[in-house]
Amino acid sequence: MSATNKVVSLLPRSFYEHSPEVTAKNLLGKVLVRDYQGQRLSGRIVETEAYFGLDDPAAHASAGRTSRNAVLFGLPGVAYVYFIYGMYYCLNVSCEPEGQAGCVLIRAIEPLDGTEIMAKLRHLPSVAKSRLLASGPGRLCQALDITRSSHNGVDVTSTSSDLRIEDDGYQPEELMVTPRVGIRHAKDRLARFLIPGNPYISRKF
DNA sequence: GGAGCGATGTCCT
DNA sequence: GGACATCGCTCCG
Repeated sequence: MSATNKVVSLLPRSFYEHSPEVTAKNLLGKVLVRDYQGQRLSGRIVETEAYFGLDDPAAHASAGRTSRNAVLFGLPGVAYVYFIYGMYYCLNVSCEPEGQAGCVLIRAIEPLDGTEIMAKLRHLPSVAKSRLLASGPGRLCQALDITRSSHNGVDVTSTSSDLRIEDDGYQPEELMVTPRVGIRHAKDRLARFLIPGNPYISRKF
């Protein structure tokens, strides 16, 4: 009976029914969980980006619905995973009500559970340089073995999914907003959110 | 420690 | 055929 027991809960679908900006902010500090071969891999979300719909030229949904981006137009709280630069994957979570195409890109996590396995999946010699484990959208997908074929369309609000997002009660003291990283269009839009000072964000600002 | 650049597959025009 | 929400390696200081 410890008074320090944390109450951990799965975030419900209603958490994702808001705008990409609100959802991206609210996801900071939450815990991304991956069940991998009976092991729990997890990390705290420390950096996100908001992507919008038809009015956002940087978004995959900007040209309308295609087979690739169909998940974005569906239920909120569903993983959208795409393949980029011939070798990496990026993980997003759809938000806004069904029919609207907003999403949040998860750009970096602070590793919590299963760091040895993450290092193996990342082909790193050890967990020593922990910032290399999952600080960056391509890295975190590799560290958690997330691919388009295995996780695009997975419901992250379901207890039966092997990819979920939990709330362990942690609240970041401070948030920061900056322009998004690595895009050509709409470079000035302030839609990248991070926990300032956290060493696991993908780049400085 | 930072700028430059090549690797590499899928999607859309 | 070109773009691409990246990463890690070189080369230079």
